[in-house]
Amino acid sequence: MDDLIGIGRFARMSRLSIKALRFYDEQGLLTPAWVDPATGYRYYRRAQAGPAEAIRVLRAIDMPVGEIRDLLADDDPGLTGKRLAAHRERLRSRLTEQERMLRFLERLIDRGGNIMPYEVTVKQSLAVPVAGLTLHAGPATIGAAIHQGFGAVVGALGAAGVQPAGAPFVVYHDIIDEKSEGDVEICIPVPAGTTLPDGPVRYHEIPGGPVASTVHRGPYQEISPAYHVITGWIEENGAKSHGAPREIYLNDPQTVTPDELLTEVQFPIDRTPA
Amino acid sequence: MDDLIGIGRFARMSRLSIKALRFYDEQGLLTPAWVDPATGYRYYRRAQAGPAEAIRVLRAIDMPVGEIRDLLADDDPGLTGKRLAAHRERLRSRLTEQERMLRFLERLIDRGGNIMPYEVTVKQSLAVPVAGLTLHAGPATIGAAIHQGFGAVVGALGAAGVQPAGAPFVVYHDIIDEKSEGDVEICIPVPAGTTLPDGPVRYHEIPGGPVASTVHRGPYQEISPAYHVITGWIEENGAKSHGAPREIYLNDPQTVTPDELLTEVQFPIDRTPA
DNA sequence: GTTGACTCTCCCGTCCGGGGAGACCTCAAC
DNA sequence: GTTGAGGTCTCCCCGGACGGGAGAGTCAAC
Repeated sequence: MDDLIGIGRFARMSRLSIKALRFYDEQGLLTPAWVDPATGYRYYRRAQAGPAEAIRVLRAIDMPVGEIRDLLADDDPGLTGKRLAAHRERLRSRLTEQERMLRFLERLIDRGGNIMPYEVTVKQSLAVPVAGLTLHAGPATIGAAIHQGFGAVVGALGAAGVQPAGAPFVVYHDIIDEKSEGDVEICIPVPAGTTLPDGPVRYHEIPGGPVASTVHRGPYQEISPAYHVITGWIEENGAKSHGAPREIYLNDPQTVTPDELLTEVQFPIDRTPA
Repeated sequence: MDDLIGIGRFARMSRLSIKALRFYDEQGLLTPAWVDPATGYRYYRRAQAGPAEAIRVLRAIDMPVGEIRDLLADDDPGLTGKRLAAHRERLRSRLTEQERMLRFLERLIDRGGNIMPYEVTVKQSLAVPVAGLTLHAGPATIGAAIHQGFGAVVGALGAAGVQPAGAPFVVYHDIIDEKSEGDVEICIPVPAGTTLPDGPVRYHEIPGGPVASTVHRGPYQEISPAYHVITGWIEENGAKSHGAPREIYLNDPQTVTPDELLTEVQFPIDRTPA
């Protein structure tokens, strides 16, 4: 059983680099069968080709070295399965990340590489009577909350026999970001003087006035640059924010792909800059 | 225009970390509008929020910092488009890599985490008469070459009115790996004494003898561990390789998913070990 | 003047090795 | 015994894009 193999030959056999073998030795992942105490030369056995191949395979699927060590150390198959499953979850989430990035980049290329294609304009918004529903939501729940909220408002309008009188929108009474929740109001314009039955959906009037506005094209999740462009514009132009911002949904996610969604973002301001 | 902003506030505005801003400064990617020469304090302008957001977006899709610098430096839109397209290709290849790894891991989990599920057996293979076609191929072309090769052999058999007499296989006369090409012979067993018309597909007999054998289950691209297990087994058992290895295709890629493909790998050996 | 928040530079760590320097070793040929 | 070729050792630096922290200096409000 003295089939000792120098590191170079073993590297060729296992298709691992010498550097990698030394590193795995240092990490306690694949220790040479014998190390000459005088020279420090590492010698491996043929029987170590199996573990070496396992390491190669697991590294090829990008499992961290420390986890490979743990996985090889205990030979409980159940535990092994758990570790592999954990790694699968990691790979899956990385895969969806990659997909998200690629989709985003493709949209970016579609619009000519224009990273922030936002033009800010000022307009006078008119006061608008709406059927409104106020909800409380955090960043994780906001999407579903708005969706359900519109369902509720549409339902209330239907029950009252009222026709919508304009594009639906949402008023953000609080800043909702990664770390804070707040109130949003789901609004659908209705004819002035409409009466609604008692309930959470209530008739009132959203005040008008000057607003800074821009239009975002694309999925809702990527709207945040639009907000930043507007707030930056407001600061640069010496205006002051003057009330809750709103998002007006210019087309319908049911009939249009996410890439084509148009959303107008409006910030009420105190005056019209020169 | 002295709207100078300290790094902390600018970091919150742009949602970039202070560390990142300092790094981008150092890399020439986003230089502060003014740096106090006495204290070294960095001060930014509101107008820099735009470039900062662009950087944030491009980093979010994992574009390298150096390329973002280049991309922001020249403002030729055509060049920008090219850079983005190049990055798209990178993201795409990473995506397919991730997919490959995930698929591989899922198959690995399916077979119970058994990384090298190969059992090597020794058997006496019988001499087999075949219709054979020899091709020359490299690692990149081997898959397509074998596929077309089988098409050619099947065609020749059909034209000659001969029925296949066993599972098709391939003999590897040379080692084909990342850096070397070689000859492979595409074989379909036929009844002894078959005569074939002149052409590249020729009748002859593959010799029998003792072989070390194992069965690979899964896509052809992942067969290499099977080879390593066999060659390792041969060395460990003191046998000697004695002729060209063969791959026998036990089922049909047309009727079975890649996960279920069964391929027997046989290495002729000189003698049957004890 | 004091305090507390802010900012600076510098260094180390991440993860998995690759590249190279300079010294040492092994094996075979002569 | 000697020589030479090639194999191997340890040690150090490098990448990418920052994060963490130390120790020192600064700013703004009271």
